[in-house]
Amino acid sequence: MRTSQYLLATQKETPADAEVISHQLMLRAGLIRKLAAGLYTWLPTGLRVLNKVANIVREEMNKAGAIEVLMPVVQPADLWQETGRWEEYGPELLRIKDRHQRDFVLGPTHEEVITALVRNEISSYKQLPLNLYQIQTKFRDEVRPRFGIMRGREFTMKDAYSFHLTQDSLQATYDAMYNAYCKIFERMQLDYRPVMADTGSIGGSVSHEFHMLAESGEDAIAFSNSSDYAANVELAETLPVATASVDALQYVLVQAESEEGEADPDKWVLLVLSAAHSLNDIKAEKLAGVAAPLITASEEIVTKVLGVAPKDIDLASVEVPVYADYVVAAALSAESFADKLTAVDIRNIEAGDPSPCGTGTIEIKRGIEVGHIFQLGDKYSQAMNCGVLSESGKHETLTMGCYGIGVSRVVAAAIEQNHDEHGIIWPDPIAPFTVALIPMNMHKSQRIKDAAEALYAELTEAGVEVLFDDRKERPGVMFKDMELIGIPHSIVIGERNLDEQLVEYKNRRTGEKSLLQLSEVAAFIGAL
RNA sequence: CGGUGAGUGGCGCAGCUUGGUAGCGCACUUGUUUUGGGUACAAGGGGUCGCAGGUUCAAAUCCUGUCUCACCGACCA
Repeated sequence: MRTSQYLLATQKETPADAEVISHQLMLRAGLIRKLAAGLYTWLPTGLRVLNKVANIVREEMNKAGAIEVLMPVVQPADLWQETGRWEEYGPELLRIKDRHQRDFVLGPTHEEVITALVRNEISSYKQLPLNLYQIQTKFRDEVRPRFGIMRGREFTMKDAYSFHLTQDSLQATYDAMYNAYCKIFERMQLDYRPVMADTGSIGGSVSHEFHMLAESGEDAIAFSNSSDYAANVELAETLPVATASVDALQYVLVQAESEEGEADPDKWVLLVLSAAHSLNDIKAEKLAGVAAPLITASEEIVTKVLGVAPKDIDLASVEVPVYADYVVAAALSAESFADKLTAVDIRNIEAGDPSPCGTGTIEIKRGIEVGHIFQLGDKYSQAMNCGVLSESGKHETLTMGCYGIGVSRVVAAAIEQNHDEHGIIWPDPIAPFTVALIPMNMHKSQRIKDAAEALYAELTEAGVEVLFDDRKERPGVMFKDMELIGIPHSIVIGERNLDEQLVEYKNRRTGEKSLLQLSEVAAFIGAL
């Protein structure tokens, strides 16, 4: 590609509303442009990277036995009513009407559509297991889109759905996907970690997230410093520990749940933990008798329900059920009211805690969630009556897995991990171009022009993706632009070395420079 | 949805307090200059100041309403 015939779209200045480095660099390097909140146009350079990421995902999914399909973005509401998510999903689900006033949604995910497909197409156990995936645009009307492409409302996702008759079969595919995900991120040369995760609203039991470690990550991950243990802080268990004392307690009064599972406005549950710790809402929501989502009482309500202000709470006289964090329960075990407390795990794990796996202590790092795999079970297949005839001729409901990768988010995460003060530094496998060809003052020197054109032709012929900077620009401008875009390798052709038929090679990541014979450039690049 | 802040050429900003019909840097065009790290000089093109209404002889500036955007929080892949 010649820059003179390309849309380079680089910018000197950082747009004011870009907060994180990847967002700033994506704008400056001309990868994306904002259309509206959470909606971005992919410019040519950005799209090249996005396609590289998508292709690696596609290749590894295919190798792992998944089969590609493509489902519609617009989905009929009745499918969502069938699973109950039309009511459950909330405002993040963008609902639209067609000209006949029929309800549709813009697909935030495709469990309903794929299950509807499979229940019609698959009728025998002989056709299982089946793992179908697509790489497609999703729309989620995020409460607060942020960080550019990192949390956009419209984004590219690879979503796979597998169907099985048995748990063993599901586990086998789940393991295959786990391994495929590791290969995908390894091929992209990114620093990733699989971590145990909560299943959230999608449902199911077993689940792992794949995170890119980065300062700007929105998730906190707990790692053991001496084992493989890694879990999202949302999920990571804290161990019952014997603690001599806690300096101060904090009390959180939350609404209880009625027998029918509804929030009961007249009943409350008290949660107690050390003031030094923080409440884990997800853990609290899972406690028996606690309403989910968590409804926390204001100070006035606490005073009304317990008869005293939050700061004056005396556990001995509290009349609502009390759950105490392990640390608090251990510290209070000798007290006379200890039998009123139910010791539970309700706090967030913290750096320095013993690892739940029994080995080592916990460190906390930030991560960007780029992949998530779930064992769904029969939540959707049950609701949508998706089953097959088994070997014994009985109708059996299928069990499902689902496996997502935020393809566009990977692009942003890759930049978070690979940049310096000059711009992006792409790993070779996802770089928009492999080589930048930079001629010095080509418009003043015929022999430089001839050498550059010949090398461009030779490399292109060899299948190398070259960005040939044939603009009539000063050298400094070209160097800055190519570094900003992050092309991993560059070749500089100038008068300085041409007498000896030499050109200069520079590695974007290491900064290492060397002189190459013009005639050996193609072989050198080919061997990278 | 709550809190905070911001909307002025493509980008970054000033002007607003104290109304007088818009300016700077980058980018863009042309010429000269420079020629291995965002050259210098000169001459240009481009904005009904988010939108609507009001006050006034006169509004980017004052008032009211409204829309949009960013950040923090709650929430979520």
